[in-house]
Amino acid sequence: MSAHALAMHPVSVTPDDRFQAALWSQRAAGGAADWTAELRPGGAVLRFAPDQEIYAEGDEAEKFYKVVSGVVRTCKFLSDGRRQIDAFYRAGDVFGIEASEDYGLTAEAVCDVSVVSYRRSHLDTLAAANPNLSRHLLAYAMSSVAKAQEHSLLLGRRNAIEKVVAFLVDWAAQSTDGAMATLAMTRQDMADYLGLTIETVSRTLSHLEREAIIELPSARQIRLRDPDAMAMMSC
Amino acid sequence: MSAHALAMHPVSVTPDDRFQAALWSQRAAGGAADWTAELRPGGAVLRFAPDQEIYAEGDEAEKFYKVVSGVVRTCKFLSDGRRQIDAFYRAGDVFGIEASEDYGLTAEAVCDVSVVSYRRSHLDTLAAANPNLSRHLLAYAMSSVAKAQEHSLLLGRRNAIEKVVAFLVDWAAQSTDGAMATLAMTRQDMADYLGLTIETVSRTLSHLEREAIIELPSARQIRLRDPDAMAMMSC
DNA sequence: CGATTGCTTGATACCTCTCAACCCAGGTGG
DNA sequence: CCACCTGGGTTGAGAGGTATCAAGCAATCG
Repeated sequence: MSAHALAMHPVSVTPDDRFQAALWSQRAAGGAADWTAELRPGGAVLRFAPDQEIYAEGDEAEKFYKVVSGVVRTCKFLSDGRRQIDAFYRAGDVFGIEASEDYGLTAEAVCDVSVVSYRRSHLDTLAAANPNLSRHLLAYAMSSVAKAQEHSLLLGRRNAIEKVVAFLVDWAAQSTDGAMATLAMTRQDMADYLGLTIETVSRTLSHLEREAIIELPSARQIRLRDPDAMAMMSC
Repeated sequence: MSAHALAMHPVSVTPDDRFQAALWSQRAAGGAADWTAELRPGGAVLRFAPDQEIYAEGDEAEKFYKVVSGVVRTCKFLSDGRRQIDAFYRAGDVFGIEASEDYGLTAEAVCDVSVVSYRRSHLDTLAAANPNLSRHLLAYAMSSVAKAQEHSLLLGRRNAIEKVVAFLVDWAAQSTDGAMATLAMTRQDMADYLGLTIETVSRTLSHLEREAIIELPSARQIRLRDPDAMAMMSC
C-alpha cells in the first residue's frame, strides 16, 4: 500500500501553504470565479491523497471548497457500485455548494489535492446582505446547470468516439496548452465520466491514435494533432 | 397537417384565461415554487400547440416562463439532428431562467400548453433588492443542478429497463395518483429523454407488461402495479 | 374512406460490455 | 541486484444489449 493511501485524514499544513494559497488566490481565475475573494477561508489549506474522500453523498453540507492544486471529482453511485462521475474540478474551481442540507454527490481527490474550505453558513449570511455576491452565486449555479446539460447530451446521444474526443477537447481547452491533454485521472475515471467501460476508453484512444487524430507519448499525455477538427467532431 | 401545427405563433388569450391563471397561481405549488408570487407577469397567458417552439437555443433570453397547464420539454440538438431532452415541465414549474444572455436549450410544447411569462430584467432588478427572492432563486437553480446530476447517472449508468422504470416512477410520483402515469409525451420524447430509441422504449414497456410490473390500458396510460418495488429498482 | 401518425413487433447488424490474458513501470523485499 | 508483486493500461474473443431497418396495426384526421 502506498504512503498516500495511508493518509486517512486531511492534513493541515504549514503557514507556507497558506501563503501559497493566498498568492494563488490573487492571480488565479481571471474573472468569473473570483467572487470567492469576498469570502474568508474557513480554515487552513487542506490536503488529500489520491482517492481520498473529501465528503460523501448524504453528509451534512456545512462546508464548500475551492481547489488550490490538483484535481477533484464528484460522483454518484448506484447500490451495486456503478459510478457516474459528474465533474472534475481543477485549480480555481469551486465545488460543494448545495441546495439542500446534505451533499448530493461524493467528492474525492483524483490525485494529490489541496483545497481551501469555506463555511456554508458564512456564505448564507454574506449573500443575504450582499446582492453582488448573491448575483455571482446565482451565475455560478446557472453555469453549473448549463454544464450538466451539456454532459447529459454527451451521455445520452454520443457514441464512444465522440465522447472521448469531446472529453479530450474539453480537458485540453482548460489547460495552458490547448493541444495537449495532461490527464490527472485514470482510464476508470474517464470511463465513469463518459458512461463507458475502461476497455472501451482504452480501445477508443488506441483507435484515435491509429487514425492519427491524437498521439499518446504516455498513457496520461495526449497530444491533439488537430484540436479544431476534433472540436468540430463534437457539434 | 393538424390544426395545431398550423398555429405558428402563440396566441394571446381571453380575460377569462388570465383569470384562470391567477386562480391557479393562488392554489398551486404548495411551497417551493411559489416565489413567483413576488413577480408581476410580463403579459397575458400564452398558448402553444403541440410541438410548437416556445424559444430556441441561442435566442436572447429576455423572458422566462411558468407552466399553467400542459407539459413543456427543453432539449438540445446535435448538428445531425440527434436530440437530448433535458427535462419536462408541468403545471407550476418554472423554466427558461438562464445564466448567460441566451437560452442554452430549446423549449417546446409537448401538448397543448399555456404559460405565463416574466421579464428577465424584472427578475434581475427585483432580486438585487430582495434577498428573499434571491435566496429562492438560488435554491431553484441548485435544485436544477441536483436534478441534472440525477439525470446524468441515469443516462450514463442505467440500462434500458432501469431507465424506463425510473422515468415512470418519477412521472407517476409527480401525479395525483402515484400508481398511474398519464403521459403527455410520445415514445419519441421518452426515448430522447432516456437516451434510447423509440423501439427500445416500446419493447421495454412491452417487456415490463409481460412481467406484470406495469399495465398498459392505453399507450399513454400506464399503471404501476407495484410502485414501491419499481422505486427500489432505481437505486 | 384513404392517408397520416403513433406505436408495436420482428429480423438482423453493430457497438459496447464482459471476461480474460498480457504488458509495462514502479515499488518491495529478500 | 533481481525476483516478485501490484496497479494501471492494452488487447483479444465472444456475448449481449441496443440500434437499425422494415413491416404491420390501430386510432385519428381530413
